[in-house]
Amino acid sequence: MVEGHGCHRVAAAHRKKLLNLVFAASSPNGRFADGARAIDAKALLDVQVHGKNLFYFFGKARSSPLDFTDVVHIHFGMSGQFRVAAAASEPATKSTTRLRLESSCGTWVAHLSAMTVRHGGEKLYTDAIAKLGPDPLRADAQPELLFARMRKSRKSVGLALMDQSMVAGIGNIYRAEILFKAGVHPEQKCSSIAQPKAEEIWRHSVALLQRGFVTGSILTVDDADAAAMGPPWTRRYVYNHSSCGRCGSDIKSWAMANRTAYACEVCQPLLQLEAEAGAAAVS
DNA sequence: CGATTATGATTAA
DNA sequence: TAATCCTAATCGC
Repeated sequence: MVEGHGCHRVAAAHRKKLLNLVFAASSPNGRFADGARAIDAKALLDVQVHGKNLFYFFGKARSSPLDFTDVVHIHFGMSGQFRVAAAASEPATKSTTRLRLESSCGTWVAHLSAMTVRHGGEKLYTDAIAKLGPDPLRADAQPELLFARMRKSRKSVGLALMDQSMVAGIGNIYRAEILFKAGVHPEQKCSSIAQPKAEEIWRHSVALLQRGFVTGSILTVDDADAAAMGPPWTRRYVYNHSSCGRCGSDIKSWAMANRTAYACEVCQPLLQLEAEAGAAAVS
């Protein structure tokens, strides 16, 4: 659920079932009481996703999505949930259930547990998305923004892909697999990555996240490779592996800013810039 | 069955 | 750096 593809799946499911319905809203555990009161008896007019952030727009029933009056910003964190059930088979709320929605038609109930649940107006939305980089799963994504930020950054590309202000929606598994597919070492400095390689990283991001969106799980191995690999290592190339799914070499794993990074240093050699190599030789 | 870990990120110290 | 908030799978006992 946690990386961007899972958030887009939740949004797609909720759009299909819940859009334009009016809800009774409450906060079973009391931790979203004000927000629930604000959206009570309003209609869900739109759902937008940017990376791992969900935005639910509420307003007057039968009004345009642009005429929303309330926004609920949700970030699941590691293990949040926003589940819809038929009202007849509603599960019990939990101590973590911050929001309960019940459709006025009596058909659906939804329970939300999440790391972040905030209520506000349009500014909540615009401020939040202003801090996020392009989302490979959004049709309006502008990868040029990522490329420009990479050129300017002194960070490694492994840290950059996890930085939601550079690119939104990639998490630790996709970081490992995208960089593997691009043949780029996570410790490679952004500034040492040529434009065509940056574009390749973006293309892999789009393709892999789309595949995750369609299938509902993070599958990154090409069919041809999967046949050669054989079970059980047919889902990913390097993430949580001890040997490379393509060449069999040992996988190196280490911590990058408190998250475990993975790389096959045969398939993803760490390249030194000529300038750096020269400086190293001199010193 | 409790402890640990994980696909996350902000806030406080 | 540590604490915190979400859930579920896994592991050691």
